[in-house]
Amino acid sequence: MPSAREPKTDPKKRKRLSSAERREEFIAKAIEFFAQEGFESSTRELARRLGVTQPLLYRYFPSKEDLIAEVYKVVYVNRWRDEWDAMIADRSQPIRERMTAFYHSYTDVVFRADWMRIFLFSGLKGVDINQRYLRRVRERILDPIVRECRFEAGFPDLTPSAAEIEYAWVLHGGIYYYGVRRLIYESAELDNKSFVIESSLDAFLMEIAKLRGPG
Amino acid sequence: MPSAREPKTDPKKRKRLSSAERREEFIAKAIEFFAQEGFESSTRELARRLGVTQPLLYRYFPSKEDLIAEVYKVVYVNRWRDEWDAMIADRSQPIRERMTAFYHSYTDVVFRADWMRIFLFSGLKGVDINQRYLRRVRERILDPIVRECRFEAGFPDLTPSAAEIEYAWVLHGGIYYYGVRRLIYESAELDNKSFVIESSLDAFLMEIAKLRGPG
DNA sequence: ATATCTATTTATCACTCGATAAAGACCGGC
DNA sequence: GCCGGTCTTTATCGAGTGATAAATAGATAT
Repeated sequence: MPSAREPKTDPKKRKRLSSAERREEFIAKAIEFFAQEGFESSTRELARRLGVTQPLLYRYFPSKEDLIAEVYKVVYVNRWRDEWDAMIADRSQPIRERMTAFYHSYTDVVFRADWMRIFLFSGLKGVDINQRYLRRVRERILDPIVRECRFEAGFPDLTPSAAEIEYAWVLHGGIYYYGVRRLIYESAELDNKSFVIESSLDAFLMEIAKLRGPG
Repeated sequence: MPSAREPKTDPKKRKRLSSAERREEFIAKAIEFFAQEGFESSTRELARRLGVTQPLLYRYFPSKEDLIAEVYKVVYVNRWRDEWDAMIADRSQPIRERMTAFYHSYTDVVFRADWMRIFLFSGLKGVDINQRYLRRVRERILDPIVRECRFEAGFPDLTPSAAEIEYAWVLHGGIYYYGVRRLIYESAELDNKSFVIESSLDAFLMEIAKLRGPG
């Protein structure tokens, strides 16, 4: 079927590509499926939605567990954008602008039903991938943000304090929870991501400035 | 067994109580069990942990679904504290004090692994109980809080705006997400609930004051 | 002590699950 | 045309699922 659709190329490559594409098709559908139904749902139902029989899945993945591992990998690893580092570190812009731009980009990625539901499902299953992900958020987002705030405030020591990191987590959590309310519980008051980002940022920057002011 | 432990009472009452107690024992263990393992886990494993056989569960609950409904009821309905209304409404105290006290009490209830995990599990299963719960939070917590803030600021009209409610959600979400990080992902930096509550409140009150200031 | 009623267990059904093996279908090269 | 290899399906296994009916144990009342 795919060879009929596609223009002719090197036979070997075409075949391999077709196989790889089918595999990717399976993974893509698995993401959608498991995000909707949870990881305890059956491979038979997934196969049904793919329009293939269930044993075919085992031609591409040794076990259901391996398929799920692929799902994690694509959602968590492949959707992470390396340019976020640069966005936060770009000192030609004030930190507020950088954070605004970053959180718009970040929420474009994570404010998606499949991302959020898979994150929640895997977190409840106790998969270590969640803790690894949060560590990554801490190290590559929150930590740099606090350091840039310190830099902009003229501090010689950029090392974040535990309190500053906790402020950053409250900021991050407030924004994230807005996504949860919208995409999981469908109960957000405002359909306005920008408003939430801007006001959360306001609050964070005020808090973190106050931390320095009186002390 | 229970009759041996207990002092003698009216036989009929004792018997009924014993039966009711066993039922409650089942529900209590079911909360713990489903919170840990998810609602897709088997009734056989639950029975094993209770030290009884699996068909006995069906003497007390017509189906697994009914047992789960009982779990929801106990966790969501029975743990809600009616005194929260009065805590928020008590105008003999400044709103900041009231909110601090309320959020300490509220997090005492919801910052528990069983509560959080069952909330997340049921939310992912699309059970309407989550949306009902969030509506209740909105109506009996956030709405009153914003109204009290308006009252304290001397506003004649206490009706909350959508923006104010969204601020309140960000506050609530930031605090809640701290609980999630601690109890679900076990990755909170500070083991200090008070700090998170106080600083989140600071941020919220500053934001909501700013909303009135320039406008 | 025995009959009665309830709590509990044993045995089992029909179904679904993940996974495997074997048979069939399809496509390229010759 | 046929042949060899890959993709896909059919058939099936063993284990586990929610649920039910019948058998048993254990207490209560007389």
